[in-house]
Amino acid sequence: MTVGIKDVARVAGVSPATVSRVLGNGVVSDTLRAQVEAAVRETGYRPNLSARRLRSRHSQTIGLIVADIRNPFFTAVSRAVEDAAYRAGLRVILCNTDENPEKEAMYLRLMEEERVTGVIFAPTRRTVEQMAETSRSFPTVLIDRACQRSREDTVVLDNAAAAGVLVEHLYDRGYRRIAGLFGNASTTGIERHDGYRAAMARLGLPPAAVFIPPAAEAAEAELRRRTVDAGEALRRPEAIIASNGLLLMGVVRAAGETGLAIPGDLAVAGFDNERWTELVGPGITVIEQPVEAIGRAAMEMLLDRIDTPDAPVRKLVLNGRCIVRGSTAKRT
Amino acid sequence: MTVGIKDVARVAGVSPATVSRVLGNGVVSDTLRAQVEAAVRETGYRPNLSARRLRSRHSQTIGLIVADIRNPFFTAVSRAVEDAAYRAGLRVILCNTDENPEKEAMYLRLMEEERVTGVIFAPTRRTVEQMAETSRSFPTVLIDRACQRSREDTVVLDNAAAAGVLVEHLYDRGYRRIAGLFGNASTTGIERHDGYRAAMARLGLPPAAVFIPPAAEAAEAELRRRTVDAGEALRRPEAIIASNGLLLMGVVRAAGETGLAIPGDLAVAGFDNERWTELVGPGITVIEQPVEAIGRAAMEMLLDRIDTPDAPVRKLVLNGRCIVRGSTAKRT
DNA sequence: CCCGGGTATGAAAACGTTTTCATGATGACA
DNA sequence: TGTCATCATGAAAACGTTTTCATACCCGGG
Repeated sequence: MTVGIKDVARVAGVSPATVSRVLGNGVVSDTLRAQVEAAVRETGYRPNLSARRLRSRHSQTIGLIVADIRNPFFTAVSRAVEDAAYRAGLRVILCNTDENPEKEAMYLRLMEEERVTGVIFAPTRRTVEQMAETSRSFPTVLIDRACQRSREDTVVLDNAAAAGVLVEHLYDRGYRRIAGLFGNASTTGIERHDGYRAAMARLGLPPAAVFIPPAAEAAEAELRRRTVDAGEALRRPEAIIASNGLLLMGVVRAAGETGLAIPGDLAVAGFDNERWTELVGPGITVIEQPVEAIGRAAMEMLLDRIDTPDAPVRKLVLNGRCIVRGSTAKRT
Repeated sequence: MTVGIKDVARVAGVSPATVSRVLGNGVVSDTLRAQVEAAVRETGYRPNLSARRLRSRHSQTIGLIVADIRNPFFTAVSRAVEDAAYRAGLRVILCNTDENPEKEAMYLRLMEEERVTGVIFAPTRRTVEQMAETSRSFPTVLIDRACQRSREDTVVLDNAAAAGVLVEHLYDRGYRRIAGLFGNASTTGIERHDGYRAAMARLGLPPAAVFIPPAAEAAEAELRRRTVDAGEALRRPEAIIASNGLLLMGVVRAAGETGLAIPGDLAVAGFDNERWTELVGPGITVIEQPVEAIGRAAMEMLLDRIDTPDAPVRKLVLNGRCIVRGSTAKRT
């Protein structure tokens, strides 16, 4: 039925071993090589990757486990990872966890069963803490999220510094009552909150932060509670920082719906330079993450780790870039 | 080294066959089943999926080949496909072709080597035409793009109708000089252009359409050429239709940069209800595609096709929904 | 008490490769 | 000319499963 290496061998008049050597650049005489190549074309042979992986004992495959591919940050990173993997001759298995620790566990198990050579992983807070205890059969590089005592290679943003930059930028522009909305599912929310808090303290301002689920709706509800419902204009924030693209979108939408002008009634700044932030209203001031660099670096680290499993753990911290737009114009 | 089914069998005091039966819900007595399950836990056994796929001769895997996962349309569809596949116990291999026919060919070859049970594919114009001639070892469902004489199951939008709706909507709102920007890489551009052209003819208006590469930059350049550089206001379009999210973004950005007010100087409408279209300026009028339905339907069709390979070919045509926003307000 | 027919189990073959090992040919060198 | 590497090739084992086939067992009916 389906043509295998034996059929090719028969057609070429050689042994299966020789065909295998031609396919996998072993040493074969030119004459036989030509015969085999002709036979491959003639038979329309396609190697069976499952068999190949089983026998050769390496899968040439890595796993990429992220929260949700619909998040532009993860799509961009995943493209960078895939392109790098492709160049290295590796296949990528992409998994969406929806920030659900059970799905994370399930996919980690799947990675073992696929015998992947490595995994790039953006874990939830809960899972990142458990990772030290359980052991895995493959090297892992954490991206975007990690904690101090993670025993894996990581590549993350300098979240605290970036949040500080936003706070100071708002301060420079004349804003004082600066509120913060932070996601509660990942470590990035915590770190960005830390940076926010530290910067506010440095400037002698009282912090006003809240942790919410990473969804636009949550941000919308929270903003409504803080502004419209709050009533007294004095207590309202003059500016607000959102710790990721989703929350930022919620803030902007809520502002539009409740008739708050940006930045007249409320200055807005956030994380993730998504394409809409450039287009909406006066443009939204954001911290741009070096998404390509993150993906590339993660892949590089993983390859290094595969080469030298016992090298010391590396943590790469990249800096974000603050893109100033109209949403944080000087306070009048 | 790594624990296999034989090790489990030894620990459980049974034969490998029995272990296999326990794992794959064959018939096993309760006592032995319990012993095996204990042994599995004790040894930390993880099945080897390559071996399983090789022997059982089905990969439980489908391919999903799209142009670029960074395009929100494809991310949304791919999530829907993945979720449906996951429910059906199938794994998904995701591939980005960047609208490059060579990459398409390469990934189709890869799919054969992976012995996938089926593929969901959004092909370029060039490839869709060649598909009739070459044969593949797996059933294929085309999404988003297809042509009349495609011999595969397809699920697409009623592109011509949707474009007609936009034209008529603009006409109703008082616009007459309605230009069109269409992507030149996929069949959707052609079909949307056809619909545009037909609607313009029906209304007795002269069409003014152009095909450009599917990139925001191309749309930007084109719009500049048509408006700023054109000079004479009389020849400028009053409204413009963009045939996908990327082009639409280019138009909006160019309008912003050249100081054209939307819709005062230029009404704008397009395809793909991306999140930013709701937020930017007065909101952009768009055709929303039923992305979830497309993904789910494609998966369903593929499963049906796998079950009954000889059933007649099905073509599912879904309708878009026109979401009217401020960018096409009544002409003053 | 014997026979037929299900049923649970194990032994061994098979899946399509890569890899190891043996072998025969070739050539260099003494 | 004989010996010893070196080399290209083929035979066969191995990878970790599932599946087929045979077998031993149990039970009911004659």
